[in-house]
Amino acid sequence: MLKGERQAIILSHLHEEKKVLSSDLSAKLNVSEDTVRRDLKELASEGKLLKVHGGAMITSQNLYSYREEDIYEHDKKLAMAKKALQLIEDNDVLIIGGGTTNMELVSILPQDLGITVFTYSLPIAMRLSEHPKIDVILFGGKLMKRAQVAIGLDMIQYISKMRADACFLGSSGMDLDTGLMEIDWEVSQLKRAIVNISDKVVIMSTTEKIDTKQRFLVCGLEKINTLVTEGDPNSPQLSGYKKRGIQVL
Amino acid sequence: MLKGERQAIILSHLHEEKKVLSSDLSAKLNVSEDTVRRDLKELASEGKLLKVHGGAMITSQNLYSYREEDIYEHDKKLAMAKKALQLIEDNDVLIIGGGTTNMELVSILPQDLGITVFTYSLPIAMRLSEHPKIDVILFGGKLMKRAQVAIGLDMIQYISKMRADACFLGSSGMDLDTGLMEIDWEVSQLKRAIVNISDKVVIMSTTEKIDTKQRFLVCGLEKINTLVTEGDPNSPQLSGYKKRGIQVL
DNA sequence: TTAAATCATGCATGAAACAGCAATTTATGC
DNA sequence: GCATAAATTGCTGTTTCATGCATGATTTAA
Repeated sequence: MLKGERQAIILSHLHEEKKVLSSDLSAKLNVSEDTVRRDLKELASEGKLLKVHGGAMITSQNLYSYREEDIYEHDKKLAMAKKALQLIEDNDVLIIGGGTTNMELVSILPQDLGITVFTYSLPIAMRLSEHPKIDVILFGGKLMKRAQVAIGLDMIQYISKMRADACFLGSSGMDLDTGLMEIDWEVSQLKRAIVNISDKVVIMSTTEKIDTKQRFLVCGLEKINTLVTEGDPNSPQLSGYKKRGIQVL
Repeated sequence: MLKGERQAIILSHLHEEKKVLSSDLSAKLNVSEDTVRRDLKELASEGKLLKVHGGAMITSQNLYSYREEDIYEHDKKLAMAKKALQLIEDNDVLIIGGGTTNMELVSILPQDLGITVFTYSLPIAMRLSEHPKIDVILFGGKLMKRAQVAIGLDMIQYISKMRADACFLGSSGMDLDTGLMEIDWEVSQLKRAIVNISDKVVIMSTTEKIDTKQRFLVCGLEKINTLVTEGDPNSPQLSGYKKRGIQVL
């Protein structure tokens, strides 16, 4: 394994868990603790993490906060949210997924917008509970702590009996050959069920996630109506998706 | 647990409660009081809190934001939570309701306690998602915005098929003639279902709510095993409940 | 004033970090 | 392709750090 690759894994792990132990990383990456420590030291000197005795933590002060200011790449996500907002109309019944981009979207919903939102994300439900005119229905299930989303297989049955005007989902990866993909199997099953009962499917993905693969298939491109990115919709990277009939914003 | 992580937990606790006791932190974090004291000393030297005899307080610049009676109410709830905590054992499957007293209870659950918690309260689920060893299952449904609880009638059917070692519920009112009562009809139905599938029923109620009536019946006193209040369990106000076979803490 | 709780200090222990060295892998020049 | 230099990695012994416990001092509350 390459050094840079290993450090990338360390960083992504860190951003998920908010903290890492040198001993855990050593076991997970199959290298000595010394190597891990050297990596952490290097990353710390670049300011990418905060090294502490026994491991490392994210640099942000508040270990357990999901406040807007802490959102990674906030600017990009706000740009995507603004584009997605145009797709929403009064009285819509929407399913909104988890993730920071969707969090951004629900944060900018106008106060006079009256819609119904189904979601499996706790932070999104909490945020929407502050909105005067939006009805929120939360899917239940076992809480995935890292992502703070609730997922139960019973729920998938329940979902298949309903329908929605549109769904807004983030993405772990997508490409022209396979379609939309997810890291977790449970999440892929859930999203597939959601896609199947939504009249319109809107995928929100930063350009860096586009044309990357993940382990589990959600659905093929033919199910996707709109792709929202942070960048120029006319960029050559996205032309393939346009040709497949997807509206790119 | 990392030292920095522990200090982050201390700070987040402090900002919520406005003051903390070394002994409480020691119990919650499963470290000696010496360690807590050293942490507090270190954080105090960084100006992140104000160390006082027995614990710590938030720094004076934020002091304006807390009122004496808030702290007083809070102390009552903390006292109830501590009593209730004694009833919880490792590997229990619990149902925990909404409300600030239950929030207090989940806030003081020790870090090494491994239990399964079902809840319909979003804030409780969010808080528990920070806990390393607790599995959280969220009941879904329509969000009642004021209380931030999710309630659906389908859920009641779902609940009736499970069972739990114990449930911890707050109370809108209870008396010797009728039993436990609720303001909202939906909540009363939900609580009734929960009571029916729990081996032990623990009601947490401030003494001011005891001997008051509400509109909708949840269950009779015979279903209640334990009553937790903030005050003296031997007070004459509670003797009637003891005579009915309820353990009063 | 007195008893209990809380605190500071020193010390012991185990874990983690570090420095230096040797082995291995990777890059570079010829 | 081969030799050499550079970087990376793991190992050893030593040093530093984090923590709990014992002891005696200090503070608090009755």
